[in-house]
Amino acid sequence: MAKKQRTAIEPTRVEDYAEWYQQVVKVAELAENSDVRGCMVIKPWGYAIWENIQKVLDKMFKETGVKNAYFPLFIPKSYFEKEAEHVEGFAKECAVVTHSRLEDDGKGGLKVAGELAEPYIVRPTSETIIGASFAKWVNSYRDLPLLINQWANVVRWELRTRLFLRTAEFLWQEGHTVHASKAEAEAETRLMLDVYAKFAQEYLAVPVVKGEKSEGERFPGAVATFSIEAMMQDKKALQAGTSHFLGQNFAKSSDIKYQNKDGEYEFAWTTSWGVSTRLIGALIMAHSDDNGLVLPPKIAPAHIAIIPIAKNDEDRLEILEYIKKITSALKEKRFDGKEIIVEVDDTDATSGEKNWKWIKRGMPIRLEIGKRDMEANSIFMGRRDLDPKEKKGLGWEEFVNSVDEILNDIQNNIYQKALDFRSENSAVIDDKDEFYNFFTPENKEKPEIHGGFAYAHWCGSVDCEEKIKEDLKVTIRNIPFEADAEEGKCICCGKTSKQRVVFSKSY
RNA sequence: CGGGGUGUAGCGCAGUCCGGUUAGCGCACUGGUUUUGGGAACCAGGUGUCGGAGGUUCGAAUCCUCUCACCCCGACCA
Repeated sequence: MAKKQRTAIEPTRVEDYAEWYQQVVKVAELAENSDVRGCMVIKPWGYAIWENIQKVLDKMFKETGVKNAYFPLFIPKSYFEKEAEHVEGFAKECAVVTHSRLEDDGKGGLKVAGELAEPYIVRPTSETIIGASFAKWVNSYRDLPLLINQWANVVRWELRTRLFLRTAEFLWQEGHTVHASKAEAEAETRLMLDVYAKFAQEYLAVPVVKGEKSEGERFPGAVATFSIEAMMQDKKALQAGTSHFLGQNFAKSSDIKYQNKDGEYEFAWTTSWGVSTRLIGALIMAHSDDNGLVLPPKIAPAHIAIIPIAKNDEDRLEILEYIKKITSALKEKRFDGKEIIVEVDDTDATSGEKNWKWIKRGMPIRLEIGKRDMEANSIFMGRRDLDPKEKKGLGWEEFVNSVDEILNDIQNNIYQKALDFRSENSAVIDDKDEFYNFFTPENKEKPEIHGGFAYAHWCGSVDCEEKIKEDLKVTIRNIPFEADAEEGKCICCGKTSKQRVVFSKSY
């Protein structure tokens, strides 16, 4: 038997997926736990990914006419109470501010004082506080549509947290729009879902399934919730973005009314939509391998790590000069319309260590450049989408001239791998036993990676949804838009069904 | 929030059941020598309030009580 190849991350994905994930976050220096329970510290490499996500999405939002604004972190309790379902959905996970002051307790410490007349809730989402502003801003049909987005942090007092996937505080954007008609609001909901899907696929290189959430999975207070669902490498689904059609529910609770052309008052139609730092979790779990993070070039904080390989100081100076020539040539090049970011790793770690450091951090391209390369006017390149040992030499000018193609190739390759993985682990299932087998691990004690996306018929009843959830811990991820209308029998109860839905275990 | 687990050097761990010199090991780190197209070798060295607070004891990493954090499973959720 072949000796097991040493990997940079231990355990591997197959050995222990949850632990592997944590190790990737750690060795890639993306984030760490803070002293504040459930809250993470996002480190520079991780935050740079978030900044890139922001940059791209922000531009995409603005292209549809959305403008940015900022609303308070604190929401008066009374605002929150206005929408009953909304309250019910979030009440259990709210941080509440009740005092405004600290005073000396006479024992060298501090005590809270200055109790507030009305407690403030630290926003878990901002529908209600933004609604209050919108009620003032919207008077006439001429004020509509109102398209607003905010980049913010939110707090949801989670009991069980995982870096990026679920933390007590997280960063996100929340779009909130107001429309004069139902159809227009619905179109906005769908438009933003399309933006998310496009972003996930083209930038994060994560294929997603667009669809509508079942009633049970709907946002509290929404009329309809839509999502994009991505498959992680443990074959579980991760909701990567949501878009909600809120009907007139929030307009009524926040009193967002406008006068139509006939001078009559009507309640407006609202939407909200968001993605969060969870996208970074999706990115990690969709692409990374047993050697660490794998970053799609279009979202990577940097594209190329250059590792000088020198025997002595004299060689090193010459090699650095040679590298300078290459980096200045790279400055002229563009990838995805943006500058190509190069990190020259001139630290005095060994070349092997440096090489592995950049592999673990997911750098798309590594260039190892020694004296021999310099004399041959070439570079020695490793790609993160290929095996660490699979490196090749090519002329430096040739490299510079084709760098955008190489990065594109990596981007496409990563996407294709994720797409293939999803295809291999998606099944159309009509037989109930087959469905149950699909989601049952062989090892019950320590379940191996199993399951996937099952496209099966569902009659639409909450009972069937609940039953499957109870039996298998599998839920309906969404009702895909792209599925053809097709008669069939519910996988659970056998009653007639009009459409297939995606079942999966999920995050 | 319920069940289970873990907490000992920067990281990974042993030691805990059965209390007993100065708390170890591997990697990392520092210095040196040798190596040098690749996750280097050897020698020398530094590093710990043993998660925290109480308690039992001549003596606690080890026993008891409380507490905090993290991980896994469940419930809940982006």
